[in-house]
Amino acid sequence: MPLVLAKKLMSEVSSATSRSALFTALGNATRHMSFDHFALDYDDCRASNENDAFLVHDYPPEWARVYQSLGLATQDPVRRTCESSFTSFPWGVSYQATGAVRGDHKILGLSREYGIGDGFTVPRHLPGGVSGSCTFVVRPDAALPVEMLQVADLLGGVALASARKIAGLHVSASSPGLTDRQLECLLWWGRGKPAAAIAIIMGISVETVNQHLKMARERYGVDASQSVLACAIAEGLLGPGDILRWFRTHSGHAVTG
Amino acid sequence: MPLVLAKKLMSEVSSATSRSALFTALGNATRHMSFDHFALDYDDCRASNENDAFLVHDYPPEWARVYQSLGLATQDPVRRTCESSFTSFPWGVSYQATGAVRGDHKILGLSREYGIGDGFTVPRHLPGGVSGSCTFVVRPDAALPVEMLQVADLLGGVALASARKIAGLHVSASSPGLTDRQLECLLWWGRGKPAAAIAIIMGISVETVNQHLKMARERYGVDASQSVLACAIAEGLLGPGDILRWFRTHSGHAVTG
DNA sequence: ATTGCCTTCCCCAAATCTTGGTATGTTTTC
DNA sequence: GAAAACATACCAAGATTTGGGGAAGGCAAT
Repeated sequence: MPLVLAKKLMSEVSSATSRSALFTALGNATRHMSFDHFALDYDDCRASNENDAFLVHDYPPEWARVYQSLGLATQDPVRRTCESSFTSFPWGVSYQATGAVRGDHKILGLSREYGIGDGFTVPRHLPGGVSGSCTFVVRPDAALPVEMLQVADLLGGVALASARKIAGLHVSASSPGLTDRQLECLLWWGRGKPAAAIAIIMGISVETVNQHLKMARERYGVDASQSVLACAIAEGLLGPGDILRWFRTHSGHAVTG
Repeated sequence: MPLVLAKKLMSEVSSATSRSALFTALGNATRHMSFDHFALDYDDCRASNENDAFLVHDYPPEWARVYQSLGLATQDPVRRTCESSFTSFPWGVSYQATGAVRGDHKILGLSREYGIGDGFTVPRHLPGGVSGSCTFVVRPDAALPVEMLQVADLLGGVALASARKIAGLHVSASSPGLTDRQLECLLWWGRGKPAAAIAIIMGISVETVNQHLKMARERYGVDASQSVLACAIAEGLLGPGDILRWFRTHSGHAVTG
């Protein structure tokens, strides 16, 4: 494929501003790259409306139906590899990488019956529960177009960025957020410190600590601090490592991660 | 750049099995792509040893020192963009995308004094606190090699995968994990349900719920359930969305995310 | 068949959090 | 300059969690 064509396809995909436009652009790119089908899936747990997750694909309808109705997503080896891979990967490697599990071959065999052969998947994640993947597949009797995989990688990336933009158009950018002190209290609380200890650490009174936690709860409209903690992690206000690492360095206990 | 050279550089980077080999390969690639410096940073909060985070770069030593000693990482606009971008980006766009914040121009100006001009960053994340970035920069008087950016994108991706592999060689793959029931209790508890309510939901007695939570605490060696919750999220046992989404659908409250 | 693990149930005392208020001084913002 | 938001501090009753025990049945693996 000439380089100019690859660039044209990428700009086409990245300039899509609606699901249908993205569908068209991706379908076009898929054919140009000698793939037979594509599937793009985007999921943002932070988004607060019906656009939080979406899926555009041109898989055979029967396969999509079977996949969903059997709940195959939970045992899909490709999906599992997505969870732990920085880079795009041809499906073949996912069986070696994550170790084939019972049931994997069943999915593989089943998909072939529905016209899904080998595939190439581009996974992407963001901190706090945003994730997506863009997959290109060939028919059961065809081989992956090896010379196209790098283009597919780039294209999958921009397609996912595009999807995020499209979904994001409807997402309120405003996060309630927490004040510095609230977050600080929450962090220590998440580390298992009772309010009394937090008060000493932060050099303020116990009541103030409780007040900060109280305000944090009200901010999120929940009535348990543990929920605030989960929300704060989901929104990236706290990194999981802020808590996990602290245990490693400040406790004799295991917390074997 | 000829395509073969690009592939050769990528395979060189991806076959690195030590930090020093990665350093060499990346430096080599950087020069071939007409960049002047590179920096790769990898961070896995779940890893339990000294290899959980690493940084290889060939920035001017003075800049690295200034950056670290002033704690610029927390206010770096590039780093902020990394948190919210699926794709690689030239630094120029990060100021528009995230909105310039006071202090951004200060960092920008300061970096130029130390020989850091414009840059191009490839961000990558995985669920549960694993993240990395690979950056290529040019001197202050040079422009980004636009025709190289796609190669840089691919190369950054494989470099990060390589870094993960190198760090991962020393990471224990074993996670303590929680049993199904423990996880189920923890999930409802994270959603703010008191043990009494969880008992009704799960159809078991309150004592059993408390027992499950107790065992979960012991498993992680911590004495607060909120810490277990944080650990479980960090390890991907629970998705942030499991909690966040539940509030949206099952409470009249806001939880405006 | 024994061992280990998971699940289930029970009790109790102490520590802790949650909810409902009120209040003052500072900083930011309009 | 006034309003809003923030950080700080206090109190008290009631709900909840936590830590310390003990115990039984099912299930898988050695």
